Amino acid sequence: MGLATMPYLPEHKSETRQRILKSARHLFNRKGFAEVTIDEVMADAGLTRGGFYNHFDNKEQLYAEAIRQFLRDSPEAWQCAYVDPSARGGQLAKLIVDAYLSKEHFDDRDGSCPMVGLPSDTARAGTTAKAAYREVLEMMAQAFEAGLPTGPSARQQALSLVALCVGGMVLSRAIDDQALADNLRAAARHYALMMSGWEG
Amino acid sequence: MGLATMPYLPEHKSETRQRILKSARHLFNRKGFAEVTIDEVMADAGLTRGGFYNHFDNKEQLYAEAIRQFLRDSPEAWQCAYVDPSARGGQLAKLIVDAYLSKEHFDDRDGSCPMVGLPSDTARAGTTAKAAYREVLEMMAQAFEAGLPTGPSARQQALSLVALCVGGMVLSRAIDDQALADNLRAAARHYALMMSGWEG
DNA sequence: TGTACATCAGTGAACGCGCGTTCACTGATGTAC
DNA sequence: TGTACATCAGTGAACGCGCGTTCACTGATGTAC
Repeated sequence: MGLATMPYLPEHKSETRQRILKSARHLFNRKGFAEVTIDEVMADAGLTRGGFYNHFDNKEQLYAEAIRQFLRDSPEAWQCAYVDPSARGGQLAKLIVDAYLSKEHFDDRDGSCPMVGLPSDTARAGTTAKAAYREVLEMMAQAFEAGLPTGPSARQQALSLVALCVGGMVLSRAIDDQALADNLRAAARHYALMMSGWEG
Repeated sequence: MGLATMPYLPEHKSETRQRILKSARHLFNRKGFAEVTIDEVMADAGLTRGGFYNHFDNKEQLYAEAIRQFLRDSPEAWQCAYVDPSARGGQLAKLIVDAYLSKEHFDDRDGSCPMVGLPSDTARAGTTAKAAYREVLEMMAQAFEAGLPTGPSARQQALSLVALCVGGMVLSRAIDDQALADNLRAAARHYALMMSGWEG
C-alpha cells in the first residue's frame, strides 16, 4: 500500500487541473457563472464531464479558483506589476492604465481581467470568490500605489485609479453604443493620468 | 364586437405590469439574470406563473424593461436629476456623488441603481438590455455635465465621474472586506469631488 | 336598479429540456520483480 | 530488458431537479338591456 505504485507522474494531474482552470476562466469571463456548464468547461479542456469531480468539489469552487488563477496566468504587463511593482515606478503605472483601458482589453472577452468580466457575478457569489476578486484588486492597487509619490493619500489615490479604470471598462462593455464606449474609456484614461500628475 | 364589453378598466393591466416590473427589477438587481425565475418574480408581485406571458414575450424582454423602469421609478435625487438637471447646478451633482457612493446605496441590494447591480449581466445580454443600460448611464452623465463649467471637456469629465462612481460601488460590492469596501467608496467620492473642483 | 353575458386577466398542471452531480467502469501508466 | 500488476485519471450513461414556456380552463369585471 502507500506509494507502492504511482501510475501517473505527480505533475500530470496538476497540469490537467491548470488546463481546466484556464478554460473555466475564459468561459466564465465571457459568459458569466450561471451560463457556463461544467460539460462546456471540460470539453474546452479536451476532457469529458465525469472527470471534473476528480479535480474540484463543485462549480462554486471552480469559479473562485478560476478568478485566482488570473494572478498566475495573466498578460505580461500584469505579471510585471505583480512580480516587481516598484521596479519602474510611475512609468509602469501609466502603462497599466493604457493597457487596461485599451481597445484590445475591451475586445478580449475571454482573457480580460476578471474584475471587468465578473463584477456582478462575484458580488452574488460566496466569500471564496470574493476573496479571490479582492486579491486581484489589491494587486492592481499596489501596482498603482508604487507608481505614486509616497504619502498618506497614495493609497487612496490608487484605489480611485482602480475604480476609474475598472468602472470605465465595465460600463463600456455594458452598452450598445460603440462611440460612447470609446469615449468612456478615453475619458477615464485621460482623468486617470491627469489625476496622478502623469500627464497635463 | 370590437369594444362591445370591457371587463377590466384599461389601467388595471398596466398597473399589474408595473408591479411585475418592480418585482423583476428588485430581484434581478439582487440575484442577476439567470438566478431569478419567472415564478419568483410573479409570486413577488402576488401573481402566479402562467400569467406572465399575458404581459411579456419572454424573460429577456422582462429584463430590459426592468432596467428601463428604473428611470421612471427611481429614488428622489435621481428623479430630480432627470426631470430638471440644470435647476441646481453643481450642488445637485455633488449630492448625486454623495448619494451614489453612500452606505445606504451600498446596502440596498434590491433598489440600487441597475448600473451597479447588473453590469456584467448586461454586458452579456442582448441589445435591448444594453440600450436600457445606456439610457441610465446617459441620465447620470447629463446630470453631472449640467453641474460642471460649460466647456469642451465637460462631457468627458462627466463620463469619468460616472465611471468613478459606478466603478467604486461595483468593486465595493464584489469583495469580502468591509473596510476595504468602505475605503474604496470614500476614495472614489473624494477624487470625484476633487476632480470637479467641488472640493479642495 | 338588476341580471345575463362576453371578455380577458389570471390560474395551475403539464411538457421538454438542460444542467449539476453520481457512479460503476475502463484503460493508460509507473513500479516491482 | 520484459511482464504482471495495482492505481487512479478519465469516461459516459444515468439520475433528479428546476426552470422557461404552453395551454385549456376559471372567474372577476364592465357593459348592454
